[in-house]
Amino acid sequence: MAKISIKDIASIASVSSATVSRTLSNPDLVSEETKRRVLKAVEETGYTPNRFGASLRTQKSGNVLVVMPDITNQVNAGIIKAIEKEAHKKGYSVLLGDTQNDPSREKHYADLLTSGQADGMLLFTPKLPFNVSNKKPLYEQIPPLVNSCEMIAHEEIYTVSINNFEGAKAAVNYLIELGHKKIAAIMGPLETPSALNRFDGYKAALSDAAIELNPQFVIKGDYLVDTGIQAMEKLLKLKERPTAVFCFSDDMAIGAMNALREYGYDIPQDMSVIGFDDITYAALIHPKLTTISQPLEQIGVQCMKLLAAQLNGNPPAQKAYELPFKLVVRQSTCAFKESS
Amino acid sequence: MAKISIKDIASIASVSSATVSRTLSNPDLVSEETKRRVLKAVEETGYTPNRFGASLRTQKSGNVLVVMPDITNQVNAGIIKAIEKEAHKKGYSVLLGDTQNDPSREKHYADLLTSGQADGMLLFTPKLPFNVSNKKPLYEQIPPLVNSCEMIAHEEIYTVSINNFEGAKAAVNYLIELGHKKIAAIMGPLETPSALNRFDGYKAALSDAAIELNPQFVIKGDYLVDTGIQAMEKLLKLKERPTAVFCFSDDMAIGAMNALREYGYDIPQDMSVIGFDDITYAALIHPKLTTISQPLEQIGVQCMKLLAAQLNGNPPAQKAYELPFKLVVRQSTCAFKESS
DNA sequence: CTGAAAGCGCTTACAG
DNA sequence: CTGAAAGCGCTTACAG
Repeated sequence: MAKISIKDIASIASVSSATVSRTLSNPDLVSEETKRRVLKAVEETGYTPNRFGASLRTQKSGNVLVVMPDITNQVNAGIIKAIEKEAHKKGYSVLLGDTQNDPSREKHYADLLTSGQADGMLLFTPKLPFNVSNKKPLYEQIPPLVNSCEMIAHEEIYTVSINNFEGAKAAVNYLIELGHKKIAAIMGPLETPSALNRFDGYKAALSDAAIELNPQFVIKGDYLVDTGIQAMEKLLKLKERPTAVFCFSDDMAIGAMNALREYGYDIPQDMSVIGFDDITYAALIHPKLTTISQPLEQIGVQCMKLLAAQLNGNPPAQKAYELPFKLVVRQSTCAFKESS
Repeated sequence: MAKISIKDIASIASVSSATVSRTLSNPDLVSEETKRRVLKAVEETGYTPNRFGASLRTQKSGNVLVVMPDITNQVNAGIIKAIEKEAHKKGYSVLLGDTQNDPSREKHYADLLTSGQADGMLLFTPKLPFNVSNKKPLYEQIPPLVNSCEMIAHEEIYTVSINNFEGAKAAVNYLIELGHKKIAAIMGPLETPSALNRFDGYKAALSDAAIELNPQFVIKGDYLVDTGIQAMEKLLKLKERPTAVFCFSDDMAIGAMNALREYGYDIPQDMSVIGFDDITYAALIHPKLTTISQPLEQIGVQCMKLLAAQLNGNPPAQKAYELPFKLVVRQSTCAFKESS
């Protein structure tokens, strides 16, 4: 592709490059007649200002970086989509970082910020990818940043998330209302705050209902389908089996349902299954999955808004944002029956 | 975050900025002793070279742009993931562009290339977002580019895809082998080459088997779940109903299956359903979906390799790459029975 | 309203 | 092996 610089436009329009620059980014400063000449030259040549020249001068990239552990995950994909849309609306481009929990990739993305390639960061992992010392205030050591879904416990960091504790509690309470007492949990990775909080919510709901926690009913998972399958296989081998299971993610719930079916059990008659997230496929599988719905679109938009506000130099005073979740009752849960 | 420039490192290490630059990008040119001093300063300060300075000078951004109509789509998400991984391996960062088929966003992303923010483009839509005249050779008018999945018919453009015609034919042939003769098609958007080719494959398979195409069996869709539902509702209202349906995407197949279930039909006894794509959830729904599998990982890797080759100045002579698809037989299809 | 000039942070021929 | 210098393409205070 031909490369045209501001100088080319300047010479075509018989003005200085300063005037070309003004016409494009501050047109009010330029007379109508001059503006017309410049725009004509821009039009004819298809000129787009080189971003590096501008960025080097302004020290702004116009990019935001999104760092996630796995973008194929339906939850993350839904959030990215909203971020992308909102970013585009505000004139930012989105750099995408899928870390796969690989430290070398986390470092690589962090460098994008230190090298100026992105102005700010939307972080969906629970670990700050910067070396932080507590000798200096945090905001001096990190770039403009919004942390979401996996909350970093630091009052200075902007966070956006649902209340995972309450969400989990609502899920388990619903099972209790249905008459279930033997309620298993297929958990997410306990290194993540989200899984930890959901576990606490599970325990709180049981405790509120004076149901003793059966340690055999608590199985570790990693939010992905496969561990849902494996966890359910373990539960089915138990002498005393649960009558309902709360899965910390829809993917694991889908895995659990596959395992149940594999072994010939009916859902929800033989076991009620409740998920977490409300991904698109939750409403499309059979039976349709009862779950806790996360407002993915809202999460994405809110993250981008908070980041943009920081980048514009208007950091809001409120740092923590809690978005509403919703219990969505579908067909994978039913009332407890003696026979089950 | 503190900003440290090459000059700071130079002064700390008592060398010129040229030497700092060499140490970082061409260490063989620097003596051991000098190198050590420079690296020490880099280490201590956490210096990362400002990319804009470098990019402005080298006229390279180190970014590649991925343009897709919808990143939440499981097919696209799977491809992105592979691209991201391969790009990272080769030292590129990925800029993500979700167009939502919005021309203003397509333009926005195209500008990223003209403005130098990305060195090359991975294009998953069937429309070149650049003004191209046929007075000049194409390669002078577009940036380094690889087109995938939705093929632009131009012999000069690098393309990566499965053979959609043959894939569709294989799907329909399988239904024919099972004894089906009344085979419906729920199609993708016919503006896309992929849907067009799959439609041709459908017609070819029928024709090869001397089955006349019933126009009532051919329903338009857009690859998404909802049109799968609607299309199946139309098919179920037909006086003479099909006994099998070929859906041009798994998402539409999932929609179609939901509609079938809604109306009390058994899958596959009452109707066989075959999809296309083999997204993760195809193997997780009930009954598990028979489908044509696309090698998403391979597609992503191949795209990125071809783009990198162009960017390195080694454009391969071969322009069109056809990757293998696979018929995956699961439980949503069965042999035709008179009764059905 | 417009232009000349400085400078953002790099890299790289050139000279030594 | 190393440094001085030019220049990539912009923007913006400054002067007029």
